[in-house]
Amino acid sequence: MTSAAGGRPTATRATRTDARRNRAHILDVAEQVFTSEGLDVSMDAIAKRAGVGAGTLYRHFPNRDALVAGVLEGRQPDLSAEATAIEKESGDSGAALERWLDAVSRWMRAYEGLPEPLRTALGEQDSPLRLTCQEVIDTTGEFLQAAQKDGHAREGLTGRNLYLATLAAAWALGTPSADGSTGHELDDLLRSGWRTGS
Amino acid sequence: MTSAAGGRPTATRATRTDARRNRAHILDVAEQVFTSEGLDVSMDAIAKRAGVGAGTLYRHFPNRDALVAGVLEGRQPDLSAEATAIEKESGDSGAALERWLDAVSRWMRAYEGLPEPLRTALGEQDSPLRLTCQEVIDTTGEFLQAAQKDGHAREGLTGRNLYLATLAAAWALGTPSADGSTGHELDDLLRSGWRTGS
DNA sequence: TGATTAACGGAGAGCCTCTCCGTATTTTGG
DNA sequence: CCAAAATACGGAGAGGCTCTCCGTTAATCA
Repeated sequence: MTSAAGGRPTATRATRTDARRNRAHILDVAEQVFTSEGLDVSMDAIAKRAGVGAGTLYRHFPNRDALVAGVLEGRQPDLSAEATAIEKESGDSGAALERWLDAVSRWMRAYEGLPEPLRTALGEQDSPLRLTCQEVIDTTGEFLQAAQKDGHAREGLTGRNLYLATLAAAWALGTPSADGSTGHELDDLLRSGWRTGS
Repeated sequence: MTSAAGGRPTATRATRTDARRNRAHILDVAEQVFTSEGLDVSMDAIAKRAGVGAGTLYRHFPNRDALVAGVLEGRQPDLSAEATAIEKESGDSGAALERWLDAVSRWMRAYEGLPEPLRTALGEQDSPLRLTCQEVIDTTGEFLQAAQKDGHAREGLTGRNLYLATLAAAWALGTPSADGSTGHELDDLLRSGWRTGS
């Protein structure tokens, strides 16, 4: 990492401590604001609340998605841990998939308005959210395959599309008037569809 | 309609012809623009393209939702006609519900970005989109009930939630990278869920 | 046809995103 | 420990969007 392809040794100076501190502080503040007011807050408001200028905010996070990605990365370990726990605790791979999708749905609904950028990221090759999402999609694919192997989940389904469907349900649950029963019904729909066996 | 509660006869003059014409023209232009560029176009651009001032646009449609509602109302007859046709042509009430949901999904995807306001309208009591949506929800409820009576659809499902689920799927299909197979899979998911019978 | 009244147009207020650059601070080589 | 160099900071402001306000214009009616 000390020399570039050019051959000339590129001794990059370490990041300044105030920059590191600012970045961390911005992430802290952003997470708080996102939690209480949703993603639809003005960037300037976040900067002001973090006590930094707009320039500083944008230098660290060139756009809203980058900031969201930064906040989400901080939560990744929790989700990974949950995946591990589910894998251990659930004997039935069908139940495991169910639990995992539930965890993913909660993750997607952590901040109001999160589903939108998550969906957009799915279509853009270079979204800052790409990496984080891919990890969740991959894990979903693994739980799905296990469930399929045991005959608990239908064939012909991809992890990506199951993720997308979960995202869609999470988005729908963001509807202001969506109460608990709506959530339950939507989950049922995703699990079993509207059709009866007959 | 000629006298108000006050008693004094309120002889309202008929709407001016230029106003009526402008309104119709704005709707025409808006539908074109929405079709080609999606709902996320600046209001000013629509005004300019319609050859009217911003004031005129906003007098007729106080906000974007009102304009969208206006455009959608123009398409209502088509959807109603489709409902009637489906009712006649489909012998099986399960197949009818399936065809209806397909029509609704297409209606929801007529303009890129339409699902968002449709979802928001579901939570607001006084959205301009309310009436139009309610009609679609009600029709969905009728198709659903018929299917339930014949044992083709699960009990414990409401028209509203089936509409919401369809909306969610339509939203997910708006993902740039969503190809045909994604649409098919999502439809399957909504119909049959991810779970197998076992 | 003239008075009345509805409708028009567009300037501009207020908010948002994002950039640019003069200034301040940290790091490093001597 | 002290410049000099590199890095980061702050906030003014450009440009774009939504929506309002009001002086001007055009349709309607008696």
